[in-house]
Amino acid sequence: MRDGGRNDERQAAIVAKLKSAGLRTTRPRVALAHLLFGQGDRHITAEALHSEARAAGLSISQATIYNTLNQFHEAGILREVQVEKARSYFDTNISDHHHFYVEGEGRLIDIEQNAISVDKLPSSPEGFRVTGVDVVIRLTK
Amino acid sequence: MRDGGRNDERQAAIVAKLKSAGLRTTRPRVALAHLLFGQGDRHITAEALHSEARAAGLSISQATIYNTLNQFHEAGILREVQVEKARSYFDTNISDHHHFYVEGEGRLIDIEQNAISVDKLPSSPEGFRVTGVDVVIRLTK
DNA sequence: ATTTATTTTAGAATTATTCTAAAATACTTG
DNA sequence: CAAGTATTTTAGAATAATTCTAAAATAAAT
Repeated sequence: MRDGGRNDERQAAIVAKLKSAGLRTTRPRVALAHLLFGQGDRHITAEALHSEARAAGLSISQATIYNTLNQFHEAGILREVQVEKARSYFDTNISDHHHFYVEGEGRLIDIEQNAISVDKLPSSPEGFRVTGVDVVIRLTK
Repeated sequence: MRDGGRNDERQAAIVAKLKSAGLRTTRPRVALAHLLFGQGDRHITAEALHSEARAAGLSISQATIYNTLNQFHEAGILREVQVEKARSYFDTNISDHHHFYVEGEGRLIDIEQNAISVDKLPSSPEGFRVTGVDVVIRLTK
């Protein structure tokens, strides 16, 4: 079932990507990388990826899904966006302002609104209205 | 043990605050409002507030802490900032960009970097470096 | 081929938060 | 004020996302 090498090329690209990220090319990692990077850019939760993997006939444990996503993230080939159901900090300062978040310490520091300019907000999709704009600047030592 | 009415004034201010937010002035709510609004602006987690309440000799259940914080938030007298341990979306687009987050649907939509200008970043505190700047614009119908 | 280091795994554990249904309390009306 | 009704609080269980554990499997190095 050769295809002129097109699949081999994609395969090689994935393997190269993992290698240059300093990751061993194990079967689960390569398989997940295919799901993640085989199409255009995408946002996906751990759970959804797990479903996709199962649907594709791959048997990969939940822990591996999480491990792999975190490894890809640490290696810089995946970005993490946190939105819902976070550990919430409640802030008595309800004026429009933003935050530094000190990783590790779990500490928040206010940034007064006009220390950041989030001008030029993009127009929101038809039928939706903006309920909030949150900027979090993450910090480490 | 009168004090010339200073405590009564603070008490009255808290009560007024709850009232005008459309909240009944129950004992637990008033007590928590004192902890939250009695000093300058603060960031606090549910757990930390619970500890403070206990330390102050108040016996308030965990559920009430959460209920109260959410009610204050809905009423607009408290702001919520989500940072750690969120339900994470992993994004294969690692270029600098931001997101719309559609509440309810739990859907993320990319905003290309230059559709928002987060100029004028504040300088980070001594000894820290910025590891990321995340803007999430929350949307509802 | 053997050794050594890294990964994967199933399942349990953890953590933040929400749910449930009953008991307590606040507001309202007579 | 007394009684009724609606709202809150509560303890404890439930849920959901994620991480941990320690053993089995696999990859890379010798």
